[in-house]
Amino acid sequence: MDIPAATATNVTSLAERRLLHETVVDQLRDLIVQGELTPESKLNERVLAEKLGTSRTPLREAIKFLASEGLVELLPNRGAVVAPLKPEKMKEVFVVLGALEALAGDLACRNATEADIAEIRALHYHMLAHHARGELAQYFRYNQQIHTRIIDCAGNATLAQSWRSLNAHVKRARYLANLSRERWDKAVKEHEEMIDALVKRDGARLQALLRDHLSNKLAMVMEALATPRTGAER
Amino acid sequence: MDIPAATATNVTSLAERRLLHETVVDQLRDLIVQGELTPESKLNERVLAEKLGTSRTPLREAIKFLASEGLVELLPNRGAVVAPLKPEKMKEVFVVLGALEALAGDLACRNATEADIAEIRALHYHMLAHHARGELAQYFRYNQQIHTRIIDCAGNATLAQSWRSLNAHVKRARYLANLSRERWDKAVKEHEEMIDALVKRDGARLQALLRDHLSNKLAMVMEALATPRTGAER
DNA sequence: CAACTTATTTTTGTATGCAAAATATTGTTT
DNA sequence: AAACAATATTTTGCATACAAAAATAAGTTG
Repeated sequence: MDIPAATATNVTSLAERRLLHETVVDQLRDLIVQGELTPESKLNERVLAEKLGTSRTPLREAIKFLASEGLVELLPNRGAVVAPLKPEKMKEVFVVLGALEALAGDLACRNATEADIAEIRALHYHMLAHHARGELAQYFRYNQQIHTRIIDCAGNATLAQSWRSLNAHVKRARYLANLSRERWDKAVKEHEEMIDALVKRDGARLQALLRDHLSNKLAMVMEALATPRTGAER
Repeated sequence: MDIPAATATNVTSLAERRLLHETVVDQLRDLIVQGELTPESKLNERVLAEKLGTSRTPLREAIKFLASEGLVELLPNRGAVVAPLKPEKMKEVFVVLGALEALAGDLACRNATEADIAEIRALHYHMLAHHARGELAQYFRYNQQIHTRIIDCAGNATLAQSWRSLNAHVKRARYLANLSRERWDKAVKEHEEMIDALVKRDGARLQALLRDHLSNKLAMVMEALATPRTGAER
């Protein structure tokens, strides 16, 4: 009788013990990255708050947080929209991301433990398996894990955070990508070389490879953005 | 009137007019960067809201925004504190900042107009003047302007934003720095070379110089952080 | 019926209220 | 007096209330 929020879609039950506001941030980020909230769509506070099982106050705080990450844009007196996915923006992101990954690769070659490298190799083989089976989603999953691991091996939390923030934009683009087998194979081949460079701790080479790899990735995204969007995403 | 609200692309262009919530963000950021709110000090919502002439709600939103920038840290159920200024963190920031500035330098050598370069040279001479007179605050002002201009000349807004976010941490450290004349002279000398490389549009060299310059800057900050803080900064 | 006005509804932005958690204070016991 | 326990105060976190602005609908006039 005193709990008004006992709605059906009570996602807050997922909240462990503490951290409630961060839950909303993560949920909202996922909705955007996963593409459930499409680029440039308006974020209706009342609707979203209800969907996430909270009130407008924490939701607005989450929106501000994500605005700083660049995933949403704030329009004065008009609320917020999901940040648009413009080709120009993607080019910019990939250039910066390339520099960050190159740096991370170099640092990782110095700082990674043998166990780190072994784990990355293991993830690499998982990825190869899913590539062989043509399982795109699973491939992406391991691909991301590999890149994340390399970043983490650099041992620079600030670098990792900057990378994650920018990488969210890239993840977002992936969900509308129709990956050609040719590009896919090329990406896998690049990964092979990257792993080799990492195992040999050849920082300079890994750096260069990561830069090239990012260029290839950008090309994929640009193709995807160029192809007329099939309106079937709902 | 004649506002074409229906066109899809101008949603964001209209946005940049006036922001009321961003006022609080900017004020709070300044308080932190300027050092008026010292590292690790607690952000009392009631007190701060009163100080900024608003209520707790917009203040909390601003805090969340700055938390994403890394200037404040959120403690669950304990509010927020100004992010600590740890040497380890500074090292990380400078490494990433070095990579970003190096990238920017390279891009700037390609993209800057002659007018851009002329302006940067002009700022450089202003800076030299203030260095000659030993006017540290004014020196810093022009120094920042030069670096900001170089970043902007890269023509990559995403790069610029990432840089600004990280640079805020550096700005913060400067206010407690007792700069030795020796280091100061060295920094100026490095700037001389950087301008030269930019004028000659030697991207590779500017890139390398910026990296070295950042290392020198880091050394300054580390010295400052090592010296016992005189608690008289108010 | 198009265009412009005016009224209605919706949505945002900010302030306030309230419960839970954390912090500070007081009190008690050894 | 120190250490612990209990109580009171403060502070945070979330929900709600309300005013201003925007979006939408309805009405009016040429």
